[in-house]
Amino acid sequence: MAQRNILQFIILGLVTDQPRTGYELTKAFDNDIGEFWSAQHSQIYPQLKTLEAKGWLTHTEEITGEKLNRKRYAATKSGKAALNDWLTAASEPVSGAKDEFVLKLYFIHDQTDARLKPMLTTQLIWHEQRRDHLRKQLATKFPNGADALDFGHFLILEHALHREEEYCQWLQAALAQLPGGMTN
Amino acid sequence: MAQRNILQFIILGLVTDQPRTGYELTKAFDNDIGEFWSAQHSQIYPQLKTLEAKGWLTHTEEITGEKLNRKRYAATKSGKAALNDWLTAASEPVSGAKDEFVLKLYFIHDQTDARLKPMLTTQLIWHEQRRDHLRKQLATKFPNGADALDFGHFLILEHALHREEEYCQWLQAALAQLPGGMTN
DNA sequence: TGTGGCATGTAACTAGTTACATGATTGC
DNA sequence: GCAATCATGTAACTAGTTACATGCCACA
Repeated sequence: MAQRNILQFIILGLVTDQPRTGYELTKAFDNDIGEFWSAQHSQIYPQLKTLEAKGWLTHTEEITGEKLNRKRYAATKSGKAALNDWLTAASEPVSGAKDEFVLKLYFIHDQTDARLKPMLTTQLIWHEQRRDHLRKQLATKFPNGADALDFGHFLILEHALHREEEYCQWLQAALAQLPGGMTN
Repeated sequence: MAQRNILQFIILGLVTDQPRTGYELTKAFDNDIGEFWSAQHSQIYPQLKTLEAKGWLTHTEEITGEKLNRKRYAATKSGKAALNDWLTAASEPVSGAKDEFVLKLYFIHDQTDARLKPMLTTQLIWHEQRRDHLRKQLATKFPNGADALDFGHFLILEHALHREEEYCQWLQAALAQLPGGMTN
């Protein structure tokens, strides 16, 4: 995690698509891209300053009402070049996607352990909700399947959904293997 | 990432299964649990000291040959209690499993973008290797399917494999949707 | 007039990575 | 004698989280 600073390229990518404020960038992590990266505003605002100092971003001030002003950031030419460099560089495939719950399971050795059923059930409920939510998102945003002009977005939403589907199937299969099987 | 300190519980779990040295703990992250968590020895050795200071671990010294000695750590009673507390506590399901490659895709809007094919192909090769490796692992470690006495381990290996299978299928489907489809 | 959302920032801290550093053992 | 692996540690740094802090705007 140290050192790569991937966040800066995500910000660069987002403001290249359309100029945004820090607040809007923060919100972006609540939506689709939040499936694959997260960041708080306390990390985003300082990063915007750093990127502007690097000359990769510029901002213009906007005023709403009497006083409220926000800074809308856009990528400079060199910022766009940096984004392109990142996109075309080889990405080491992610190896250790961290998952606390799965680790817990690893330490439960006995198939008859009473803790298994509630643990698996709780996770299943959560991931089913997430799966259903993603299904709706996909149906809403891409009602006709792949969009040739927003293809990457379509792909990652599909991937997020399939990932949740796999998670649910795995948990269901695990529950079915518990003593008593699907009947308890 | 700040604050939860999940690593301490993983160490606690590993040494509870069997007493281990710092070196052995480091190696453990190269195997199955590395699919869901990673840690370097520079993080593990200080953590072992902290856990011993907390009274959750104790160590005994072993000597190999003339001088080389290693510290073998075991969980104390309170360490085992802390492990159990962690295992039984509700785990917030993981939300943002970070994946740099997927984020890059998000910023490629045009289905005809020439960068797509090499990007997807490179990833596919990597994940196919990982998938094949996991298949072999599963077949070697659990030739008869689920093991009632190492059930958690079996479950997480299965999950790791299914996850890679999903990843490969998704990448293959993405490649097939590229202009020219499966023929180029 | 008050609540929820818009908007921006800083401070203090923890987790995790990379690099530095040293030495012993095993086997060829 | 040399290389690979076993074995343990520290230092310097970056990334990311949580909490603190402030103020405006729209709407009911």
